[in-house]
Amino acid sequence: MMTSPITLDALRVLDAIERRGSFAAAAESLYRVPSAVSYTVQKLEEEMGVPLFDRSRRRAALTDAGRLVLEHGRRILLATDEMTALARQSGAGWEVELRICVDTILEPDALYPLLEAFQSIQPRTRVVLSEEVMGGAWDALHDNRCDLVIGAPGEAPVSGLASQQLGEVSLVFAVARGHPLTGMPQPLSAEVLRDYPTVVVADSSRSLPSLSSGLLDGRSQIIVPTIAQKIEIQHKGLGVGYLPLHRVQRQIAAGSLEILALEVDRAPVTLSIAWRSGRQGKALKWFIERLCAPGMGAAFGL
Amino acid sequence: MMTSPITLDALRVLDAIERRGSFAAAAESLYRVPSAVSYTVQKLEEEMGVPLFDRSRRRAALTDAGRLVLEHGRRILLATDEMTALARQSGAGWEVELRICVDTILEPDALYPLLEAFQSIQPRTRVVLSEEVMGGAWDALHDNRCDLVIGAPGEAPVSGLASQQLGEVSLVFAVARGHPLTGMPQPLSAEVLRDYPTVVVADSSRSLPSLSSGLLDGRSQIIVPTIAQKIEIQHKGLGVGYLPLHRVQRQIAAGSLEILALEVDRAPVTLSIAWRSGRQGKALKWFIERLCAPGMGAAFGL
DNA sequence: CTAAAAGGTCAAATTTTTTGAATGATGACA
DNA sequence: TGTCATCATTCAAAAAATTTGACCTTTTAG
Repeated sequence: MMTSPITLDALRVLDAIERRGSFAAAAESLYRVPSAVSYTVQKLEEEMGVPLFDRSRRRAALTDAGRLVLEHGRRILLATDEMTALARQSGAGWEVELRICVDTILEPDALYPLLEAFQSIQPRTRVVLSEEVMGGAWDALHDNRCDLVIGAPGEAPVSGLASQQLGEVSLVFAVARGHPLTGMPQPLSAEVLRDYPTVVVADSSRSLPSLSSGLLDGRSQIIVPTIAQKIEIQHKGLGVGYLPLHRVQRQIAAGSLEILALEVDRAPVTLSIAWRSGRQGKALKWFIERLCAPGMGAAFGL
Repeated sequence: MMTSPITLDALRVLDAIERRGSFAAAAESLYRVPSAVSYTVQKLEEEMGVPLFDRSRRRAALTDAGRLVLEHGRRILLATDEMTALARQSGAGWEVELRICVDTILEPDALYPLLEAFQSIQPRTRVVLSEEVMGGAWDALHDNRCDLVIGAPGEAPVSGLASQQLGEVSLVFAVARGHPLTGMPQPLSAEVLRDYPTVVVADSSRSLPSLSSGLLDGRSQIIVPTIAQKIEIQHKGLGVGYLPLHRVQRQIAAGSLEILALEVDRAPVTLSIAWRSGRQGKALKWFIERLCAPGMGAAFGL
């Protein structure tokens, strides 16, 4: 199929003609001589094989085909302008899109002021937020489904990723007030726990070795998609399990959740921010710099 | 805001480079010399103010910005090709879109074979069907909401419209079997009718003088949007009114609807096809020609 | 190590576009 | 009914752009 011979310049000329009402006025606004405008239009018509103007009267009037080309042409011009802006932005080092992934173990609230500040200095970079659970964040980074993760647990499971510690989160074994386990002698043994369903946050990892949540097999489980739902369910006494201390401070203080000691207690988990090493855009750098600032862990409640 | 200096030719060159894998191969497929391709790319980069290729190695590789321009550029090229095709079609006299409106007094079945035949000779003209009720068709034509109406009743209410008679439709006053009116002495007087709700098809006219359905005021009415619903409702005995004979032949024959004589009976209505006079595209002509053929009225059941 | 292939540079050749002057046509307005 | 200004077009000349072809340097496959 013959490729379209159109020229963007011709579309701009067409736009100017319609906008200004005449070839002469268009020529003026384009800083050209009228005959140049006439020439461009004729060439466009010849190339398209279709008359774009009806010249039977004094003022050239658009034909149906001409109007069609004008209207589609304006959209095309808009698209090229937009593309140019995006490319310039990309060339200047600002990503067109930055995908940030927050592990559900963190509440994303501390991120919002950062986002706001970022948007005010660089509104053209689209920021896409997502949530992942327990190692899914590492996975998303590795699979190039995101560019920056906040709150990834432990160490990077593959190379090629860079990270920076954000803080530690203590995991406490908590049950609802009045739960049968609260009456048992502490520290609790594994056998005692076996009688109660454990609430597990689904690990959304896909291609990396799954980080198990360190729970023994053979117990009944309740699988939930987010930490928030896990807290909710444990709070209602439907199941037991480890919860990040900073997310349940309030319930502990109110007594509606109780911390129990286990024979083998879990070590605190280190949470990090992480990104792919190598080329970094300005937006990524901006976020990394701010997230590495002292006190950022505290901002996230760690 | 500076307008984008991009050239479609440059986008085509970019596309060829990516497609063929090298400047040299692209040059060959474009029937140019490699230095010409190099020149075009450099000019594009200069105009955009962004390097599109990473030349640190042997083969030039697209930068992020380059890939962005390539991908957006391909969409832009596609859009211009499509526009060109549409414009050529329009220039050849074929409408890009033809809007046909069928009055609900007709069943549109007879139109389908025509549509099929049309699509097979001119698949690029988009045909848009709509339905209007009782004079709404004239309105749609006048308001330029459609290009051709089929089954418009009576005469054109404004000038500037052309029409051709399609046939006559007899309107019969029909009620359900066993309806109290069937026991009355015929012809029925207006007073007798006053006791039963009349079913009225809503007139969707907007700006033209409304063609009333010729019913007396002061009676209770049931307003429905289509003839089909009017038939349904009268068939169930919920209301009375005139119906187009050709749409209720079956029910009359089966005896589930009965025709009653009125003191003042309605004259048959002439149905026409109509279009705006003046410029006509080939698609419109094609349909008019076929719809004016003898026997077309019969095809619509008239 | 060499030859082939890639991309680039540069001046000259070629093509395209712009210019400016001249022309005919149309419509506004006295 | 005549101006008269405005409009679009044509044409040759001028200017700008693109393309070419000869020649370079670098990289890589064999």
